[in-house]
Amino acid sequence: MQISDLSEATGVPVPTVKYYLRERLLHPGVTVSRTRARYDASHVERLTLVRALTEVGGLSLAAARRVLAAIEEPDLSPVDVMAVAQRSLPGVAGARPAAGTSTTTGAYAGRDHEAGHDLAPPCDAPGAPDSRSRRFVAGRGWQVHPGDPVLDELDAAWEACDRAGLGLDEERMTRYADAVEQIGRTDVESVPQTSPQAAVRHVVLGTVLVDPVLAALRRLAQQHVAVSSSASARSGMLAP
Amino acid sequence: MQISDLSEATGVPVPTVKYYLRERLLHPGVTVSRTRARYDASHVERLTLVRALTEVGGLSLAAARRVLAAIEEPDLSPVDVMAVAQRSLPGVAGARPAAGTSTTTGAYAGRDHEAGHDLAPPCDAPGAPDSRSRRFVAGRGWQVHPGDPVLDELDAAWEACDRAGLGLDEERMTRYADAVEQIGRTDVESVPQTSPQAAVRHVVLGTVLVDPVLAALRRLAQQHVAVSSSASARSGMLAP
DNA sequence: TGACATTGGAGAGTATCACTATCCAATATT
DNA sequence: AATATTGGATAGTGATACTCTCCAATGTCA
Repeated sequence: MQISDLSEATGVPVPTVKYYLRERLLHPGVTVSRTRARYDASHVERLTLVRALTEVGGLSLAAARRVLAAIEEPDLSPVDVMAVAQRSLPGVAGARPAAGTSTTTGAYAGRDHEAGHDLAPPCDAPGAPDSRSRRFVAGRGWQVHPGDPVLDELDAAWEACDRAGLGLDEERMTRYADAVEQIGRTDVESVPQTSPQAAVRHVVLGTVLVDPVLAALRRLAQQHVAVSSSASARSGMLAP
Repeated sequence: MQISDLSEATGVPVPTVKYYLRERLLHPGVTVSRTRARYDASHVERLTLVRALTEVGGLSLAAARRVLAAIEEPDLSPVDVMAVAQRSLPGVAGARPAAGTSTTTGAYAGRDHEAGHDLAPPCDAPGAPDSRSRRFVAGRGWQVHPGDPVLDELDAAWEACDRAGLGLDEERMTRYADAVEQIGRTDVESVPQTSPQAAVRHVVLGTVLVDPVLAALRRLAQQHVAVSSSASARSGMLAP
């Protein structure tokens, strides 16, 4: 299989494949002569994964490279790999990529942590020991690492909802958390027990790739609920 | 309140505020002299919203502009605004706008600025009349518009999970959908009944800003579930 | 054998995005 | 009067993700 076949098999243009090779997002093929290299199924798989991560998961190429490196590193313990992967993943809002189904050309950078100005500066001590999110998860009995950056992201996202006047109070958060706990249970149950590597791969990719599935489901569920409730309430909400 | 106060109140640098004014992401202040314009609380609010949309929601400035235009357009019926907003929203992955309306980049003022809203979308191509996602939602009895692009995004995201070998089968999807339906119910219940405009604003912003909250909750829930289940199963999963 | 296409490798070029920087003359402030 | 700030404008920056062009070596087919 040469580069043109690889390109055709994945739908990725040849120059882009070359670019990915240059950028080490794709491992080199076996050089068979000075102008020929052979690629195989592993390249198809990797290329597909890169595109899934960037187009569906919304990762930047840099973030995708880190994720791939993390799940393919054989010398780390699962705990280490998870730590690396967690750090490799962009923030929860980091997704932002191509939309369309046909013109899928979007791309964008995951927003890692830029040192940009914060919004309204509500106290931001490095390593806030306590915060609304921390209290919330503690109140539910969730056992999470208090230093986990996801908690800070949750704080920021929650704050943003407040400032937008969305009325996201504790009660609503509790209802969300109940539902999300089900999702988390399903997530964890679906992790393969075959090997630590397989488990890590599954969790990391599941984090990135299933989020869009859930987001889409949410929009559809909103539509369904709105339509079925407006059947009795006669309001024109949510017709696309 | 002048531009420096606005900047200080929001944490957005003055040159960036100027940029947003140029790009009509922020409505101009009241010109009080040739070198002075007055801004008020509405500017603070708008600026905060723009930053929330871009930093938390992960939208591009172009997408944020469309969203803001949609929720602030007073001449459209709620149904129209919802339709516009749905199309303005990026894909489920927090997608960037693919193409089509991005001709706005000019540093040359006014060229297309006065042309106002790009609120006239071309009709959707029919696309796939049937797909796994369509069958899935139909099978659950969800009433959604069959031409909704979110269905295509769900197809793409689901496909990507398959190709990554995540084993996202119908059963798991059903479990996700059950949980997400709860979320959708909570979403719809929280929509204010005061005015159609307020409702539209709430739904649109809720779609963009609550997704990150849910994504963060999901990661925390995974952690919690993994930790509490590994308490008995002694596997080293998910320790950050 | 020869015409023609493809390949790997490399570098340069392009488009978009989201800012920054610099300049100006007209005002405010002190 | 001295200094600072403002609105308005143009131009420049850095990051990202490609895309293009070139090359000689090498395949492939007639």
